[in-house]
Amino acid sequence: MRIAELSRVSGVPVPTIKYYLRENLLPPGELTSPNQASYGDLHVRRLRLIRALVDLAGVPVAQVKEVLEGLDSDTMSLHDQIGRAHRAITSHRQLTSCTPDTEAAAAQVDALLASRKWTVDSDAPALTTLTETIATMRSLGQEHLADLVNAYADAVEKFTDLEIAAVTANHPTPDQIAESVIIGTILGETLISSLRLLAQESISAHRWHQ
Amino acid sequence: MRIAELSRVSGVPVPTIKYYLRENLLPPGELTSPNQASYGDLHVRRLRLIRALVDLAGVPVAQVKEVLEGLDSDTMSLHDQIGRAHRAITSHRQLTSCTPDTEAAAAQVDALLASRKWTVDSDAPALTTLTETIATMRSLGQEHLADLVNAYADAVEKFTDLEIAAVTANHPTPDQIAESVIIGTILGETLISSLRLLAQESISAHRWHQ
DNA sequence: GTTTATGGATATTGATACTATCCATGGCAG
DNA sequence: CTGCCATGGATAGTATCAATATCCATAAAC
Repeated sequence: MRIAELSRVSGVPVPTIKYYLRENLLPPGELTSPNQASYGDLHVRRLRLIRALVDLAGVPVAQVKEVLEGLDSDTMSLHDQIGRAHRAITSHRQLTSCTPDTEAAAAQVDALLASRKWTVDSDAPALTTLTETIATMRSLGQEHLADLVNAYADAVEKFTDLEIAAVTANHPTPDQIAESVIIGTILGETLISSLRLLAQESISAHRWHQ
Repeated sequence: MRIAELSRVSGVPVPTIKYYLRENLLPPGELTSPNQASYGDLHVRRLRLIRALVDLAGVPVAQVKEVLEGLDSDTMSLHDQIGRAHRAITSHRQLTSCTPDTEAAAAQVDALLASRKWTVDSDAPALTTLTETIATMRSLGQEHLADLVNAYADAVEKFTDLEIAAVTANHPTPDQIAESVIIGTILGETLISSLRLLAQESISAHRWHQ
């Protein structure tokens, strides 16, 4: 398959495919002559994955590259690959200020982790985001939202277990599990988010329409 | 309070405040003379909200403006304000192709809405995203993830109910409910996402570390 | 009364994600 | 075998976004 057909099959414009090749998101095709390469099914799959991450999940191209490098590496442990994916979808900020709200939030997060026996790296990017989000909710006068964190965590714990079970049950090789976990992590977020919006819209329609 | 103090109190640089004023994210201060305006507590709060939506939730500035216009309008129903917020946080695509995967996904979504008695506008942006996400999961060979949708929906339904209850129970006026719902919708997403990543990391650490 | 800050307008920057153009070469139709 | 379109590879250009920077006339503070 040459580039024009790859473009046709995947729906991605030729210049964009060239761009992804340049950025090493897509491995080069097999050169059959200095200006002729042949692409295969792997390229079609990879292109689909890239577009899903970029278009649906809104992951920046540079981060998609990181994730794919993790997937392609065969020396990296699954845990590290997942860490890479997590870093790709959270914008790593650092706790800037030490306001009372932030400290209270940090304490709440510590308590949450302890009570659920969640063991996470202390520099996990999601930790900072969670702390900042809770602190911000409080500083915006929405303490009652921050107080829902435990209820959210209950629900989250439930479907994360299901997710991991589904992913590990349906794949024989570690490579396939890795790919599945990464797709589940990133696209799963988009999925949950849309479900939540639909649930909200439905409740809102019943309660507040007209 | 003049602009320098507003900047100091909020931690937002003066040029950025000017930018938000230009873009009408922030209402102008009260002019006390042709080149002197005074800002109040409302501006500090608003600035905090803007930064939370932009930095934490990653909402584009133009969409933040839409959301705030909804909040400031006193003729708009809560349901419409929520719709605005939903549109702000989903990139509205339209179903491009009519592949078998997409049609299967659309059917699955219809069945889901029916079985849960969710009534949503047929042009809700989250509908398209949900359909595309399910279709993409299938096209990537992750049918077992797409099959988890019902389990996700269970969990989502649970915490959406809690959220709405918390928000309506703690606020006397419709204006406050609106603000709370919008903050809960948008920041809640960030919150849930970080909780999910933490839960995943914890499970992953136990299962696959080393 | 001089220095500094302000509001308002316009211009510039840096990052991101593509698109477009160019060119030498190679496959292929006639 | 020959003319032309497609290709790989490189470089340059575009659009958008979110700020920053610069100017300027004026007003406030010391």
